Amino acid sequence: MVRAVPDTHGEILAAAARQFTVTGYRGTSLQDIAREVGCSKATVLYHFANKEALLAELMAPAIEVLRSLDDQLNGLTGAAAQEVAAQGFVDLAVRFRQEIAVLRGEFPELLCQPAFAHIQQISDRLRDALAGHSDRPGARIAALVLLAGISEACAEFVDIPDDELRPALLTLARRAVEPVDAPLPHPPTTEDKDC
Amino acid sequence: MVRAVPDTHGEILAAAARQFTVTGYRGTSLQDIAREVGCSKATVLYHFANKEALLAELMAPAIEVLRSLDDQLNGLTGAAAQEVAAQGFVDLAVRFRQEIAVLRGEFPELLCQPAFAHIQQISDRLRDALAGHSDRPGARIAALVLLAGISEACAEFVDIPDDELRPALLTLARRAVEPVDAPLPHPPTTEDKDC
DNA sequence: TCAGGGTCTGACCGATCGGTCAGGCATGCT
DNA sequence: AGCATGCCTGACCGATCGGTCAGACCCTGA
Repeated sequence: MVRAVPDTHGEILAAAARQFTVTGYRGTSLQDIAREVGCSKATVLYHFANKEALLAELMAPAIEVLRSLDDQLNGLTGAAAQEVAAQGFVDLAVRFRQEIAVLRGEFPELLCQPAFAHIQQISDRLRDALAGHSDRPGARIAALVLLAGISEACAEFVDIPDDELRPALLTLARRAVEPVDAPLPHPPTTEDKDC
Repeated sequence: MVRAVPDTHGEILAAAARQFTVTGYRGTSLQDIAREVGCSKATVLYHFANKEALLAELMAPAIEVLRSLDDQLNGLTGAAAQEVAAQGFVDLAVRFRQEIAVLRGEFPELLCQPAFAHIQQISDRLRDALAGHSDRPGARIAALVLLAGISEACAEFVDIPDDELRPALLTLARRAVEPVDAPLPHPPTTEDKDC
């Protein structure tokens, strides 16, 4: 195990991920992160422009995958959209469990930051697809319950291996989602809310 | 509409509830609450010992109902426990939407406060009942997804009337929960986690 | 040998946080 | 009139926050 290059950048990133998971973004100070890494707070701010940039770099891979799922969903309707949305989101959630745990709870405030400007709309479209683009309250409610619940489950069940968690969630999603009979084209609704 | 007594206490409570819902407990300062009420920060701290006491009084009714549901669940097993848990929690979640929205996200940290010491164990038992006291990962996962998802849905769909939200959630819960075939007695497992 | 760039740090900044405290100001009882 | 009580406030406190900055340290290439 050669440790030629210290890779402080990566260590800060990893420490921040751990701390954010436990105490949340707001609840974790740059001092806390520096202490865990074993460097000064100034060093953290040398490697990252500010606290928000740290979070953005931490979430970047997950957001990229979410964005590609959104592309995949574009144009699909009805049951096909439901299946792709369910499968895609379960995969994503299981894979990026830690990132989801980081965002957990501070979602509403964090979404207001410019780095996460788009993911509210993406998750709205994802929810819409999972509801089969239906306007029925039952379908919309089921879709939200599923997305939120799956996120929470992935953040909480850190001890369950991916291969066990993924099929369980997918089965649940397929059972819980309201089936759509006739696939009718429907523009995705993006309900913006003031931030 | 006579306004003989100003009832500052109640106004502070109501303002705090609104602010906590939007910006979270941590994200809301006593100054923010005082500003909305139209009094000084010192007045807020005259009516409430500290910020935590304000939150505790805000959550008290919801916690009381949760506790009584826990009593109701005590001794029930199998499908009976599942049905009572589902119905009881949906009722509770719909009724105390705002309180749930307040807690949303800051759950893990807030549970460490003495005022909320017991509700982690209660929610563990509730989840266990909803899973039909089964050890199967699928059942445990489904129960968690449901509890977390229902909470989130209630916090988010503030515009949907109770009478519409409640049956939709209950139908979803019954469809999503894993049916238990043979009701077997099983002691509730309380998995404590370090805070 | 020296210059320069990358890395890191302690000291410091203004802002804001939750909370304390002495005192002002009504009201009502004696 | 005098006094006690309840309600409220401005001024202030120590702690902590995210962020800045000048300079120390080390390595490397000329």
